[in-house]
Amino acid sequence: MANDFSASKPIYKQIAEQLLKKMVREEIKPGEKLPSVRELAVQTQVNPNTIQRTYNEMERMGVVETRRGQGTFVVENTEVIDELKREMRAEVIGQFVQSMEELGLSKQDMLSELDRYLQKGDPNEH
Amino acid sequence: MANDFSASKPIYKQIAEQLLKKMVREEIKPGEKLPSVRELAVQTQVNPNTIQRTYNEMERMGVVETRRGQGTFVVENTEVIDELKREMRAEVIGQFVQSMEELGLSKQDMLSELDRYLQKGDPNEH
Amino acid sequence: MANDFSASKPIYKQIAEQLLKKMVREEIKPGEKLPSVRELAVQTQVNPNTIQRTYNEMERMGVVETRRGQGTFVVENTEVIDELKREMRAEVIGQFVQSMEELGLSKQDMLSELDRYLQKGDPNEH
Amino acid sequence: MANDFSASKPIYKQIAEQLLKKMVREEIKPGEKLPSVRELAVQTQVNPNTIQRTYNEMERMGVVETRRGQGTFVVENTEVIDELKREMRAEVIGQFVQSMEELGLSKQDMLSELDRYLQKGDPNEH
DNA sequence: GTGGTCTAGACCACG
DNA sequence: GTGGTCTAGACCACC
Repeated sequence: MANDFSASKPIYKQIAEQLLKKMVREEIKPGEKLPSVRELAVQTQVNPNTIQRTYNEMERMGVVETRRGQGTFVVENTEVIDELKREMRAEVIGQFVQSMEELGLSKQDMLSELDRYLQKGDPNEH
Repeated sequence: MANDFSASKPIYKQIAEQLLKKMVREEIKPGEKLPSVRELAVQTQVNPNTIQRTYNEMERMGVVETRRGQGTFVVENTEVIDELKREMRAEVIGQFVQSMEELGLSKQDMLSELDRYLQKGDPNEH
Repeated sequence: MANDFSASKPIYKQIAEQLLKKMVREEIKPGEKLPSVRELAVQTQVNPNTIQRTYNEMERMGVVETRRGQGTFVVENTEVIDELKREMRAEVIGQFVQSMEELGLSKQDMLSELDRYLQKGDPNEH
Repeated sequence: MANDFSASKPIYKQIAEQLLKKMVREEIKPGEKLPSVRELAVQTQVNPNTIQRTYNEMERMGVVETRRGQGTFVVENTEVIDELKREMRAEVIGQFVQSMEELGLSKQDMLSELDRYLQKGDPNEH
């Protein structure tokens, strides 16, 4: 899991987003234990302080909880994760539509451009 | 033209993007003169140095050129602007598709979700 | 390291060129850390903003990279530095040849004039 | 004679240098009349004020003289032009040697690099 | 008038 | 500690 954190976004947020996306994709499940701060710090080649901030951020959002002496866990409540999923989708779609409008495209344009893009070989295709 | 520059992105970049989008939407045309540094500074309620940086950035991108003692102008070459348009669209679409994939959606999901979103009343609709 | 920045070229560029030349001469090596913005500002008796600009310029060229909270470093990739060396040499030689041609000298003239100049005591000789 | 004055050097100096080089190459001869300010302004697509500055600069250098109501002329004294030729050559060679030294090349390197460059197809060759 | 550079001093997020 | 951004105000050369 070698990462490049070259982007301008703060590293702790990038890592948080990666984890949140895994939850949404259900690669990490409700109630599951996350790696310890130190372990994840080693995995990501990042300062433990930064991981600590990542976990703090996620706890503040209410998607993980820390149990003293045991570690950090995804919340059991599946509704929280479902809500997260809805929010993240809405966020992505909303931003997309707004950006396309700012570029002067109509709704029809958006759909057809997206369709065209997906037809002609998405490079990330699996 | 009162702006809110609350976002985390640097102001000089936000202003640059606004101008680039206007070019793409052809509200500003090739060869046209942009406002002077000082004038745009007044309009946007921002320090002239910040505008200066905006114009530098855009010149570095090759979409504007400065003529000494005369001002800053959009390049005449329409191909440059067309290329910009293509790049900005590809950027937005590419990011959208990548984000949606990371959230676990298939191509079909993307199109149907987008369609649904556009159907049920885009709040920015005109 | 007291400098004279009397020339008409902007200070931030002069400092950038000094650093680039040190890299080419391998006085500063790939991966090495450059002085912090504030430190170099003190050394060169220049405002920190000016140094900031110098480093921005060099990052834009791809010869240094900044690591958040850690500092500015010469890129590890030696090929980049080698390319820089080639470019800077080609630049100097190309300008020389062009200028001499514009002064009406043939290639033979250039070589003999240069040879003569180097024979009769280059004042910067070591 | 369509020119590009994109460089950072002032336009009036660029034009002056072009004229001086023509004198050195003897395309313009001692005593010869230069174009009028207005005429040269039209030829070069430049503001007449800028040409005026060019002529002032050259008069200050002592290579041209203005005769009231007649125009601007290259000085008759050939020694002045010869001296100019020597100066310009020395300037170009001196700068070249200094730059190459700053890039870490020895005198031998300079000669061999220049020779190599001239061998393998100077693009400006005639 | 125009853009370009520089200083001084400040605040911020990040590691 | 690090770099990044911003403001305020100034000076300059150029057109």
